[in-house]
Amino acid sequence: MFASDVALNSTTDPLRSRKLRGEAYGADTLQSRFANAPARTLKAKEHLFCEGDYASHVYLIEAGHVCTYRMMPDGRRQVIDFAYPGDVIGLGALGQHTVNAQATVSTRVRSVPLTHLGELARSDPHLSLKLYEAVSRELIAARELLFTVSQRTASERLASFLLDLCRRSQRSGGESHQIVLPMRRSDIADFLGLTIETVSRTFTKLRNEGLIDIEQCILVTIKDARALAAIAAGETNEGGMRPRELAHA
Amino acid sequence: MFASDVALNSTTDPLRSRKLRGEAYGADTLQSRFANAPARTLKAKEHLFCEGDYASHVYLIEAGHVCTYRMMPDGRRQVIDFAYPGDVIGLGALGQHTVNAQATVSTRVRSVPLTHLGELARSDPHLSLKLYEAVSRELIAARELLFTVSQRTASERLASFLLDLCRRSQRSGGESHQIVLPMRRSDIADFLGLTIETVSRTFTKLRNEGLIDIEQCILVTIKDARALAAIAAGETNEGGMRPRELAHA
DNA sequence: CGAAGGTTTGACATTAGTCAACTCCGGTGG
DNA sequence: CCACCGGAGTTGACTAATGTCAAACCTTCG
Repeated sequence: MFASDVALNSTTDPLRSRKLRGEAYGADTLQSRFANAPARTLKAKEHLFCEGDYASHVYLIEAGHVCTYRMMPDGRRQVIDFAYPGDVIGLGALGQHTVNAQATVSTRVRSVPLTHLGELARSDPHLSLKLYEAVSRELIAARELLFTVSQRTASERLASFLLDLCRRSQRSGGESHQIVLPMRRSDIADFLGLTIETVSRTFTKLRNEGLIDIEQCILVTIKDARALAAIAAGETNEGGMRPRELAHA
Repeated sequence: MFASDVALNSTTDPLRSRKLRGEAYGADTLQSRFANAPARTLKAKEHLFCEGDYASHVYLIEAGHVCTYRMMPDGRRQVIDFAYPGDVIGLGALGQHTVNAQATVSTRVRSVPLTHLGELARSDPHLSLKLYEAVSRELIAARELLFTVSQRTASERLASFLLDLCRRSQRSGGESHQIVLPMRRSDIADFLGLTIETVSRTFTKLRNEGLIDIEQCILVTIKDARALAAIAAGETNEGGMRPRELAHA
């Protein structure tokens, strides 16, 4: 299928890329299907859709940021993704949305009805393939996050989060070691499965170790990417070992 | 698309169903495509594929159980799914597999080459749709697990795990309140992001509270499904509150 | 300037992890 | 048949990481 003619050619590192980031809109990308779709502007904190809503459209972010999340009745929240301009959200819903999507800042989106997309896909196998790939990328990203949240320490989680954002901003042509955080501490906390206090303390710790700099809470400079990567990969025994069960297979 | 003609008709509760469980193989299910595919038998602990392997096939489990997982160099492991007979695994890989798949017991699978599946999909939009749906279901399941592991306590995780298995065994016609665990404590622990000791203690706790019975470590009887569900939903304040940030939206 | 919201820091509590001993069970072989 | 062994599971005592609560500190904006 699929795997054979798809695969490793669209981005340099597909295993780490999350969804369809700021690729060029031309040619046969999924994004190009949105060219003539109607645009809409959301205010900050406005919701694009909610859990349980009938899934009627798919959205392309043109400007701004949207964060998708799930919530428990008592307020516990899991942020699933931070969508950037060029990202498509709303795919993978079967009937009803299972997540909420909220603009974190003023945001412009274009929307395509799922009925329309379905018709197109029926007559265009190439589009079907693109949809399959797009959902597959989201699946890979979700599993990566699962792994991060479930198995890594607070430092490891934050380190991989920062490297992720850094990669993303490099891809859209930003400064190599500067990251502007488009979300608040509470969003980061709910994304990484931590509290805002732990996020804050861990930022401070990384700063004290000379790995990053922080200005005005939202501008992060990566000073030692190699050390950060080592932390993210779990290669730092940070005082204590973590040998655990090496005998498994 | 898709959402409109797909959706809520194939299983009673698509939001909770994980992948294509033991549905009938007939008609137009993805599973029916495997009817003439070559079968293969794996010994217990044998791997079907590993992270980084070129993704060449998709597999239908006919008998036995396969567990998919990811691993860090130091031995930390995240189990992603326990696949049952009727389940399809290997979808959603773009070029390379990003997970390992290992038979937990002697297992028979049928395999279809991705090249073949891709050709079929190109000429049959309905198959494309099925593939899209299958990956979407995996995405929903992955996010559900993410939420569980990231936000829930040990009791909540185990309660929802048991209810999940119960639902699944009911769907394949098993006893309503009896679950046979086809995996060991270490697999459950690595699935839920806990240690085997915590899993064991939590089993004991639920037994002492009269919610379940355990025989020979692998046969679990659910005695109070309602109470288990309440725990899974986070409705038990188990001594302490968990109010947190109710002011969010 | 003052208020509000977000962030940081500190002291303390709690959950789950670690290490270690013990039990239970099944299989093997004398 | 029984003793032994090994693997899996359970339990207990203790530790470490993260969460909770509370206060102080910035920043932004009216």
